[in-house]
Amino acid sequence: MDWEPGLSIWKQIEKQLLSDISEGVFAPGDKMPTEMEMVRRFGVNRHTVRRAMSALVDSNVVRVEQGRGAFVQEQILDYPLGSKTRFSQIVSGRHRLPDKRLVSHEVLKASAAVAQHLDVKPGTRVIELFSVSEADGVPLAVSTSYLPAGRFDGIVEIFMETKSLTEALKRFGIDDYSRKTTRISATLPSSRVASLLKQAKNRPVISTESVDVDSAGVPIEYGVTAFSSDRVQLIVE
Amino acid sequence: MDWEPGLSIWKQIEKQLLSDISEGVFAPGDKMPTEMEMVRRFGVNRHTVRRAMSALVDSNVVRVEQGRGAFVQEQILDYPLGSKTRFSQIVSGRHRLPDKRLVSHEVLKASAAVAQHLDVKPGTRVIELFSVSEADGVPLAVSTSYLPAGRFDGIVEIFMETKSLTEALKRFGIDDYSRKTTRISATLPSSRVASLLKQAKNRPVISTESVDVDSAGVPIEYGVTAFSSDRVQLIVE
DNA sequence: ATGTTAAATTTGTCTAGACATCTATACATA
DNA sequence: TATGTATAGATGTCTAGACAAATTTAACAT
Repeated sequence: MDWEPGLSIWKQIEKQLLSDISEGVFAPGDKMPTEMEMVRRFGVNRHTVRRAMSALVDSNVVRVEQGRGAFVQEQILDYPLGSKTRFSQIVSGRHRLPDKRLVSHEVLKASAAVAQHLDVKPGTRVIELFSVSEADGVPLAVSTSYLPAGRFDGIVEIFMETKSLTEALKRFGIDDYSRKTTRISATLPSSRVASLLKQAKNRPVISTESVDVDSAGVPIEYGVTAFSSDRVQLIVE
Repeated sequence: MDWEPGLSIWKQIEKQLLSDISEGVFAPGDKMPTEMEMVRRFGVNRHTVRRAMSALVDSNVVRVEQGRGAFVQEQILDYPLGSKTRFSQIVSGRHRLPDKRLVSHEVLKASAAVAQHLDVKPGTRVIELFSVSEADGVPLAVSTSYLPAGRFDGIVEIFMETKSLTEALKRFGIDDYSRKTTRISATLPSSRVASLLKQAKNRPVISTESVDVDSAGVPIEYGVTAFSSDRVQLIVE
């Protein structure tokens, strides 16, 4: 490899690796060459390779695990739709850092649709949670969830603390719950959703509508989620 | 300085510098010690100091300028309210990278308030721009702007391209415009605004209402802006 | 005083080597 | 089978030195 003057070598290596990745030489999930292999390939010192890799880690293109190696970060997350799939588990299972950020919340009276899904009378007070789910700081989905306010009074604070609905529900004695139904469609996002997903308004989102029930089969949550179609793929097995 | 085992030295140096900064030993805007001075202070190699500084740069605590030195990043931006103050100029003048991101836009009929400020008839079609202004990726303010749609048809695309209202207005022949009035108040942000500013809902925002006029004195823009009070201070001279 | 040039200062890049830490694998042992 | 252990392979940290690039400072000439 020959270096063009004016641009530091590590930046040129970064560029080369980036184009290798985008051309599929290293596919998402693949193991990258080891540092020593790159040292031989590029004919530079190990630290120079590390400087380039460090930049790729910062920009979330690759992920490095000590002792194991470097891996191309999967930008499209496979999201299996099972009865017990949990967001944080899926994300951390892919060695990515999950986060669920509460954007706003409100207590209001159930509309007809919400009431029907939660199996309560219309007008019953429900908690509305509006949140963004991220992996490594990249937003993957925005969700609007409804829970019966009577049964889950104070869940908002717990959710904000634990950043996990599963955890919050545990505090209310619900150790186990499962997905009852999931309806899937594709739409264009509203301005607001597009902004929260940090994606263009003309890129579609996968929209799911779901009801979770406790072990007795009683509905505990009704939610509408918009997944970024560029970053998430739903898998039904 | 003595190192506690189990934590890398560069992280301990980062920690120490961070606490120095938060305790005011190095105040915002101040020049940090040179790398060689830190080498002597901590008794480590220059590269170790650089590793620590690099982390502080990444987290936006300090800024490094080749040949000049490292400076503590001013977290609170002084925003002078003059008749010709431009956001991007102010930010880049402080060696920070300005960005204005359009969140949503719409064409709608002017409400009574909007119409009055823009000096048009209520019901006239106006362009609504909703945007977030950032410095180094940190949101400083969210603005809602209204411009008469007739005069500025197609300005949205130009704004998205140039990310600057000043630039976009130039394409419409407005080389010079100035602030006519600015009204200032303090409020608590809505859920949405708090989220876009990435700040807590119980932290106040500085809210300004302003009208810009062209050189002939004709109103061209009416806007409401919410500044993060933790990150911006308005200055009237 | 003012502008130019040269030197000194300061951060950026690259190389080189040593040892630490973490992971995976193979192998011995209970 | 299960568990510990040794070893090799991989990334992480630290040191050392050289030179490049950008900026500031000082000296100098005009």
